[in-house]
Amino acid sequence: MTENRTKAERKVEILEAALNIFVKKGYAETRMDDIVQESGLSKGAIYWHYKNKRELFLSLIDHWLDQFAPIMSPGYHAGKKAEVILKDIARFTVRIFNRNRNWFLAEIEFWAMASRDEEVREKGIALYNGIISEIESVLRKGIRKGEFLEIDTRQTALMLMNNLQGIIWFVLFKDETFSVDDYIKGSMEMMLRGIVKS
Amino acid sequence: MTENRTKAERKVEILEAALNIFVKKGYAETRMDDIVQESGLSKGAIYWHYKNKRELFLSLIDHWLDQFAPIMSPGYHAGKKAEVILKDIARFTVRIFNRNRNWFLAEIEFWAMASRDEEVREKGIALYNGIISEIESVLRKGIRKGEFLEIDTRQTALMLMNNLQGIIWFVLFKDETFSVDDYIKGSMEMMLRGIVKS
DNA sequence: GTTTACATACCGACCAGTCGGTCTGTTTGA
DNA sequence: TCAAACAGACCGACTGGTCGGTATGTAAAC
Repeated sequence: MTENRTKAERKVEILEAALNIFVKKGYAETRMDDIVQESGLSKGAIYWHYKNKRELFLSLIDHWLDQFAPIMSPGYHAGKKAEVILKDIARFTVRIFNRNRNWFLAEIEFWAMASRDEEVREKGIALYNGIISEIESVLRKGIRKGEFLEIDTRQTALMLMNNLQGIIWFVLFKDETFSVDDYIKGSMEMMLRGIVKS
Repeated sequence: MTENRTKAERKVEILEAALNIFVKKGYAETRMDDIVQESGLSKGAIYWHYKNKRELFLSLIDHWLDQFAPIMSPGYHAGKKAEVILKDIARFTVRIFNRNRNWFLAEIEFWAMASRDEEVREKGIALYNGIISEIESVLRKGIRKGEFLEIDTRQTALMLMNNLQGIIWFVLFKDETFSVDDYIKGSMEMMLRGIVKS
């Protein structure tokens, strides 16, 4: 056990140990004893801070979603052209990816859980709607300013978000025929060609 | 137990029972006894036809991948314009989706497994490369015929495939703000605007 | 009479969660 | 000021149910 910590710090410590195991093994294959080992604590300590395995992982998801919050902050992109903002969001996503590939691996597991667990799915929908509506508002701005064609904003937002999600395939398949940066840059440009007025 | 069947039929019967449970519960939460019940057979029968749980699910994946084979048959689209072929592939995917939403749910679980299981991942890569190279050959045809811009074919193929994969989100989130057909049609048109020479 | 295709009862490894206990502060009151 | 009383944080051996897999039986098919 590592020194004195506040309750909150200790809980995060456990979450981070759990995340390390979780991305490698997935929920079902993760043993509470694995987390015990990884954290350097004990069974009792883990169960002192979290009611059970499920609750620990729900907390883990929240902790993890928090990290994605910045992308959704409105005002963050104030004053820029809509096209530039979209490219910024893409760049931001790639940066998160490069810094923390593990999270993208965990994401697959997360969606798999979401397909079966109501509470997890709700968290997923919240994330999804947040990103979609953020992108939509950028699209609407672009249309208003005459930058963009009169496209269906929700449909287009979904398409753009989905393209960013596609980064997952790179992790899964270790595709090295080209870099993620290049892919995102290239595909964004291609899509924007269908969105921006020529 | 249902009548006399050939060995092959019985094996498929078991696979289909397994699939039904699998899409609802995922691999880890699926009990062999669930499959016993669903199939109306017995433990002995299941283990007579399949060595163990893992082998059953590897077979299930193969069975499932077979259904996607048609999309990858070259020559299937002979004589058409490249743009039309791409739209055909999209339509074909949507049709599969409408006929069998379960498969798309299972797909998420499949990718989650692929991220941890070497053998599953290899099957995934085979599927991925098959679709990608099929789409790529259509793109090359389009470029050759002067229909398309001089785009990076692999990058573009990945983008198009990924967009079709995006159908998964509709299943996951029960998004009914618009139909899958409309989404695929709309997004394909937008992307093609960035690919086709104007 | 031997193989195929099952059915049924059973085994035992495994693991989430429990619980009696400890150790280190912190508060109180004489 | 010191010791009694308590509380929060943590330890780890243990258990009880669960579930993949197996052993054994058996009826039809060949």
